Amino acid sequence: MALDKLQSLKSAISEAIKAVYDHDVDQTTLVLSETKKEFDGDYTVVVFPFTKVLRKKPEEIANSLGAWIKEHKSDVISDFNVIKGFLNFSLPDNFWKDAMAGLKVQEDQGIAKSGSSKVLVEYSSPNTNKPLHLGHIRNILLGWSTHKILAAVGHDVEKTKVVNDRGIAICKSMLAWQMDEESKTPEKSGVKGDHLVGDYYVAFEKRFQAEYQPWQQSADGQAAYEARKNKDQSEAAFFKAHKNKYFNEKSAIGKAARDLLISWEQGDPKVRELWSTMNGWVYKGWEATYDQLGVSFDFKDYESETYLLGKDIIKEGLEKGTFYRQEDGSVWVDLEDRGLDKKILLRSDGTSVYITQDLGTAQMRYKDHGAEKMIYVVGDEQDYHFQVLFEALKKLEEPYADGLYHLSYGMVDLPTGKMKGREGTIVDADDLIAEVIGEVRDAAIERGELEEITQEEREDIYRKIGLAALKFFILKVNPKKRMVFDPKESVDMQGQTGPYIQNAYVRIMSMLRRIDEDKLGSYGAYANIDPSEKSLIITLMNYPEEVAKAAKHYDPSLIANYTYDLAKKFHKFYHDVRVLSAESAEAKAFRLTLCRQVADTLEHAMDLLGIEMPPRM
RNA sequence: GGUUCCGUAGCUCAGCUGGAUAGAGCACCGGAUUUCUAAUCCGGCGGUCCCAGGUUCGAAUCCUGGCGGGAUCACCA
Repeated sequence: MALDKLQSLKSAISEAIKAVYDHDVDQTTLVLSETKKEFDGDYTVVVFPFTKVLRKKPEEIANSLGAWIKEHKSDVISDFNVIKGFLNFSLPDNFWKDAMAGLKVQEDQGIAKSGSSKVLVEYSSPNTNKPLHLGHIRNILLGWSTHKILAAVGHDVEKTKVVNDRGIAICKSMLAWQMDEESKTPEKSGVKGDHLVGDYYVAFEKRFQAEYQPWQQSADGQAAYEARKNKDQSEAAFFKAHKNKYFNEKSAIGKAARDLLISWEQGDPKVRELWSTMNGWVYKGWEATYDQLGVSFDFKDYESETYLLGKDIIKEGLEKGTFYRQEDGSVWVDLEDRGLDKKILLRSDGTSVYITQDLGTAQMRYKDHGAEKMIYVVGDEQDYHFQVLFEALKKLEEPYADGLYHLSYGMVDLPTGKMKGREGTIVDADDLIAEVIGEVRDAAIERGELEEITQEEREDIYRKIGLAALKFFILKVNPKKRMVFDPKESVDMQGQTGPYIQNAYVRIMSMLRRIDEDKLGSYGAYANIDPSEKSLIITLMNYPEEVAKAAKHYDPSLIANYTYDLAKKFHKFYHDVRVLSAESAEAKAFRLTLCRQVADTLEHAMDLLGIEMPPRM
């Protein structure tokens, strides 16, 4: 196979070094890279590193090695040239034909099965008081793609999410619903369930502000402002920061919401019923969004069921002496030896904090699901939380502690800045998806294409193209980076976009539909392989390595950028050479075989991103 | 202030296990087809790779120190 072929070039180089200079080199340290297109040749080895040990000039080394290999290993290289310390090799036609044959027989596109662990990917863990927005989309796409990539390298992967279905937030929506005379339901109102509950959450905030704003001007409010610690703080900033305190201590509506939470915790049947009804609306709404995005989960944990977890692990930690109890009864872990702080794990009244249930959930996932590795797809504002969580589990010497990874990603900004609820700039997930598909539909109608197929088939293609545009736009950016999302650009279909890649695939499918792939014949006699063909083969050979890298770094953007590179090279090839009307039967067979491989690899890679390929467009 | 992430063309981003003249897309200008699907291709324009030191034959890439921006540092989640 292809790798062996490059291996033979590496061997030839090390043999040459031995023969000419009587020096042994470790072949694994030899790095062959694709020759830059401004220069002649296919692969390049940099000889600078040898100058020290061989004590010769780089040009001299390169020339003697090249000459030796050309003389003694004429089957491995067809020619070479030297520019400064760069030794460029041209490889013979047979190399390319063998390499392509090697690609074709490989299953799973030749991706090495490097992993075999049971891996859990947790992604999309939203609160039930709001519909999903653009930020969630980044999370969802990253989580889905990461799970696909890890599965591709052999891991046994399960997807999960934690549903934050309890707490004060949902109680706010519930209270607003109770206060609303209409008592809307998704059925009655025609509003999607998650949006309806979100609307009630907003309604609550409005009612709260209607109470809070006047209070700020009252004697009591002004007294609180006068008593502020930081005298530089403006009135607006003070009251913004004071909001939670007011909510908890003075607000009537705040008390009503908190009472609802207490009733919930006590298991009040009426409250529980409303709670589960409204959450049900949200779940149904979300499901529709997940379906649109083509993602799913193997199982879900509900915070209402897991929030009491973690007490056992705290107990273990106390017994082992890893954690300690303060006089007031609260439990802490000291991570100062690991560059972090002391962190509370259990309140003095014995109730959980956020991290308590995360400790418990991790342990549960290990015990109940056998998870050896757990990937948490969560925004980078929680970097510190996960550092603490992981270090605490390491300190406890939990067996899965080394397999924990926080796939941290940056916030999505708009060209105008941050998304802000109050300013109404939050990009809703459902709206965005519909908009992107609508744009594709409009563009297609304008072009007057796809008129020969059914309405249903057309809609399916619009959906695939629209989602490809959206998903690719988000996934091509390195997750760690905060990214700017321009809604206009996200529906672009030209250039570095999902549709550009789909177009390469569609072009190939269009050709393959016209021929019988089983009757292609041999390309054994094909000679004078075109540079555009070579560059495609090289790129295809790199695919398994690229997937391995993406898996290692948990980074789908590497795959996205790879697909673009491959598609770009294909479009160039398509332009430079004729395929169906090639100059010879061998050339035609060779090119069609190559096209098939490109299509398969593109489809496979895009699938890793959660992007579907349309048969035509 | 401590910690951490980011800083590459007007804009959005690649490249970062050190290698040749730093690449794409968008935008702008100009060309190619009377199609194996132009959702394509080719050319032009556009850069103190945030700054300063250091390591090296060689630094966008590694190290140190700055500067700028984000996040975080709750008995909130």
